[in-house]
Amino acid sequence: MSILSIVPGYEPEDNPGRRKGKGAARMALRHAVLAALLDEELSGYQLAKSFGLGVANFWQAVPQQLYAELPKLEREGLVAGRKVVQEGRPDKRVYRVTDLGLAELERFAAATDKPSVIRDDLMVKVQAADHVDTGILIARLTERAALAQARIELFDKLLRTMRGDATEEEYLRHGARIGPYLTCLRGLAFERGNHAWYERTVAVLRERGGSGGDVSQAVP
Amino acid sequence: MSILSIVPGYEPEDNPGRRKGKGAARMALRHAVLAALLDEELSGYQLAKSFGLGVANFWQAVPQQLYAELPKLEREGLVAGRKVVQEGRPDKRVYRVTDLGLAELERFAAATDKPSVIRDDLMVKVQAADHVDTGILIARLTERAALAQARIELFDKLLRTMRGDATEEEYLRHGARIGPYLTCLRGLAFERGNHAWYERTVAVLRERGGSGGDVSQAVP
DNA sequence: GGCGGATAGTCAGTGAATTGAGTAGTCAGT
DNA sequence: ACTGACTACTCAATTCACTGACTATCCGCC
Repeated sequence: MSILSIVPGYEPEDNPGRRKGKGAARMALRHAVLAALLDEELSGYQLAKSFGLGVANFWQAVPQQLYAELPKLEREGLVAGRKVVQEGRPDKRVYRVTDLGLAELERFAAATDKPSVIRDDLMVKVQAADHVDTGILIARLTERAALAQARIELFDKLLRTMRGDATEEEYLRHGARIGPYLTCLRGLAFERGNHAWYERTVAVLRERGGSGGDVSQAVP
Repeated sequence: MSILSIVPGYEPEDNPGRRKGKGAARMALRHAVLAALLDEELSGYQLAKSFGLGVANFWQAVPQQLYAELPKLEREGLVAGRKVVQEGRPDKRVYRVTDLGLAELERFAAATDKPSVIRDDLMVKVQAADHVDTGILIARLTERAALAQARIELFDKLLRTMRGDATEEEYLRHGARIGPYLTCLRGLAFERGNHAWYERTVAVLRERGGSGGDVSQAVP
């Protein structure tokens, strides 16, 4: 049993404030879409492209999901679509959030939500570090470190763009649209945490040497 | 367009190393289960309860998923089940990872995986901070900060339990089972990051005062 | 004058995640 | 004798997330 005993165990998530009625439960993507459309009127295509900054360092979706979600939101009156005839390229349909959509966001914000967790294949791999090849893990971790570095730079650039000339403190105090700025800050810190952990983990695995694998035969 | 232009945009994820054949794509839970069973022989029930420490600060599942997954893994020969007759309580079936399961984990570890992202309702809410009630956001953030604090303490306790008398450096160099220790470290750092961000965000929102909402009428 | 690439979007399908409800035995209280 | 809590698991249903394959127009390139 050992460690197993100090952990609180599975609890049926008895959130009293949540509607646990019929269908509805987390209904997630829709709110991310609403949040993304708050500051700009966008088409599905534009949304898909931009769904990696505004909202999407913490919520990702492929275009098809968005194309499916937008008409659904429109039917419910949460967004309003408008056809834009273009020349030189296909027509498009742009959407903006309606008052009803804003109210829905407000309602959504009021609900207490379950805490977020990291969900990551690489963590599963590291969890098994004592049983799988160390070299492979180091390779994966190194890949990720590079990726994290790239994302750090991207976030940094985004933040500088958003705040313009102002310092961070100034912007947070007086700037417009702090929402995106704040979430971007979280994204940046997250990636910094990732990067640091990747490097540390690589260092630890390296120091232990032995290209690893089965720990039961580790005595030569 | 403004910010939209500096972001790299949607790329079709052209990972050349990934099998993009028929069904398989991420097939995630199975590997988490395998990793969780590496160090202990557990029943579905025990796994469900412990699936919040070993593996599960980065992978979560409800009991039903595990009960569904275990026989599936057994049919494929990746785990071996064994009936344990108990007195005073119902019989149970405990599972351990087979050599084939270990090989599967190894294969899994070799595949490059897509980077993890935070996926969190609360981030969506903060993204909309300029348009929804600030008081509500502060309430949610405060809840989360408390929760993060609790998790920080839990991780801390887990880490101390795992390393016993040794210091962290010693344990990372010479200890057995660093896998769980390393992932736990990531979990701890993540929660610390969360906590810091929650507090900072609350502070920012407080300082801006105005119980928020529509920014277009923000000039009194 | 055909090819690649961008814009703009649709359709069909699978497996994974989540929810809800139920079964069945043991034990501690009141 | 009944309630509730814990162990141990099962079944059914729904909803999400994601993948892959497709249509169509226009532009620039060589």
